[in-house]
Amino acid sequence: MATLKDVAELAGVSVKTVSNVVNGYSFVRPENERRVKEALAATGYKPNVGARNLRRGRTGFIALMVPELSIPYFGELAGGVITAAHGHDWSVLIEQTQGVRDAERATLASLGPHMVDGAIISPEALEKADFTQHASGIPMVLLGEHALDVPIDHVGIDNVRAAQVAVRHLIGMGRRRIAVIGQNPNRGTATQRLAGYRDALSEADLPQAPELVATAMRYHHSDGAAAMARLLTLPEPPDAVFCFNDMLALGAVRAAAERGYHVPQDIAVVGFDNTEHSAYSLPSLTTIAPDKTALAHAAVDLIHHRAGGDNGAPQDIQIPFTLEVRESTTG
Amino acid sequence: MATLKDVAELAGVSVKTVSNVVNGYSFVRPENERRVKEALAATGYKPNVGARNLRRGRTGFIALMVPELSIPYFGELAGGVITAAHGHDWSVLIEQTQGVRDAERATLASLGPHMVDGAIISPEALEKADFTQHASGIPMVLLGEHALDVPIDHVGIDNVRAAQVAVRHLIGMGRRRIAVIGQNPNRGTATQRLAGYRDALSEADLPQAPELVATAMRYHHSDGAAAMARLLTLPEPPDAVFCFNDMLALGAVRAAAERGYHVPQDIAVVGFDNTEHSAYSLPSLTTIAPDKTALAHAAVDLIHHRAGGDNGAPQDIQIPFTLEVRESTTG
DNA sequence: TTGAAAGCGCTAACAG
DNA sequence: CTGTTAGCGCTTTCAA
Repeated sequence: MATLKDVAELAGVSVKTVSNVVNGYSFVRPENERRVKEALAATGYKPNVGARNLRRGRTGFIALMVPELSIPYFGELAGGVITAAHGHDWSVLIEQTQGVRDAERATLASLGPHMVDGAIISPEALEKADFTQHASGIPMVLLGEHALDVPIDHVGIDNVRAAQVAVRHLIGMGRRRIAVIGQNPNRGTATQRLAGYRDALSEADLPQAPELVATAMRYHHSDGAAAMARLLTLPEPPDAVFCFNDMLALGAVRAAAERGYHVPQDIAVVGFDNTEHSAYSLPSLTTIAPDKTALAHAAVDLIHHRAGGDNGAPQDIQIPFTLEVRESTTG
Repeated sequence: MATLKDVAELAGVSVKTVSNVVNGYSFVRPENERRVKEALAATGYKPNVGARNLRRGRTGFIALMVPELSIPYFGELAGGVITAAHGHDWSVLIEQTQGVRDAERATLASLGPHMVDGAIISPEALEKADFTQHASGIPMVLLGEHALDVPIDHVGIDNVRAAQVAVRHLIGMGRRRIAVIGQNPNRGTATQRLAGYRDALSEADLPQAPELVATAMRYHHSDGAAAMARLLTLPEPPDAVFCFNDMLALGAVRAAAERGYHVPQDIAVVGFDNTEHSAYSLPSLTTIAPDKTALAHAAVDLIHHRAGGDNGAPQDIQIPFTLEVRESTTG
């Protein structure tokens, strides 16, 4: 690989001049500029990003920590983050944790200022203590999760309100025995969505039946299917289910169909995330649609501000959402 | 941030000694080792990966270039690559190209040896010329695409044979008028799958009807739905469709259902990729299932070998696949 | 076994 | 406008 020095020798100038040309600094005598450019082309010079960053004290990377990229929601989110990061000349490093606390903690600990300029993290099982131990020294933003009261920037949607909207919609469609799938004491977002669900029920003077709250450890189709199967064996099965993500919902829809239930006639289903599949499933899925692009941009911009030296109080940015009403609740 | 020098001063030894302890080299006098370890703990020292790599001439990163992370297949693939890369102490940098040639070319050009130790690339529109221009100087492996005859390691499945298997299955189920969705002259894999489809048809002495080959520029649900809609307006619509990925297939299934066709009774559908959704859709989707975990591991291992100095002839690794037979062809 | 010092490729003072 | 030079933090000869 050609270095700055090689180019300088070939062009018969100093490294500084070459560096100036490469970085577009100050005024270089046209004659020199031409020679440098020739030498640059001749050697096929490409700057050593590592060395440059070592010198500049930045790395050019930001990290994104997610449970699993194979979950469409996180795939879509990661895509958005990469796009947004490019706007600030950042490349994105992605780490997966499977939502396991130890893995999350380990990843957090590995994130030093020499490795990345900032981190966007989507915690699943992290606790407050995990943060205070490692003052990593880089800007961080938390996604989704917000039960955690740590003094760190946060961007997400109002989960309580989103759940309320979803359940109100179900109530509005005449449903009275509404279940949820996805309860999980380790997930802050689950707790919030459950709260919203309860609010909507009491608001409408509907009873809260504990047997209608189905837990899910993971949020894949199979978990949704298993939960739905359990709900349908109840002496008095639900007439609607609000699921905490689209995969749970789609799994639940399938499980219902397998047992001869029609969605939405016998049982209505609402999902969460509005991943691409939800618009094309049979029936298509009514779901909460967070503005993922806005989410990704807000997170990256926040890192950018902090990296630029903004030390203000931790921010909490609320991203808008809508309820996409589709066939799974309206038939 | 504490540097090696800070630690050395605190411990009253030279940086060399600290470096030795940190890297577990040679024998350090126990007394010194203890003092160094204390100093390490006291300062909370963490090595500056950038500086270390600058010195060692490696970066600790590999790049993964994909069209879009929001396509579940690539999300699953990326997850596998990250997992496999961890086994070699690599972090993974992900770049998206949207399958646009200029973006792919630009990404390729940006991949220098100072930025990443290797690259796994999933090209969509890249041409041979795009590779020879930038001898990037890092190990690369190509995924999927193989029409490109460039002297670069490749790992993928046998697309021709996979398509054959899929179409033979359809023929075996008694279908006679079989369409494909996903033809695209810019995609090498599409060309191969089309060839396999043709092979299977001639093998069974079935006629090749040009109107049954539906093109798709992108491979999302909407493209599959649009293509299916077109096919169904044919004077003599197909009785089966082989789609070049699962999203196209699921979009096609929905479009068929919207027009009153039953899958598989009226029209059978086969997909490609076996993404998680395909097992839970209604009907569940018969699809070609490449071993994605094996694919990811093979790619990363190949990079690892090359980075270790293996200069042998370019390899071409074939990953096994199966046909997952589900309801969309068997009802 | 440990220290001193060179240098990876680059940028930025500071001269000139 | 351009050259010289000192590091960024680390590893690694080469001596001691």
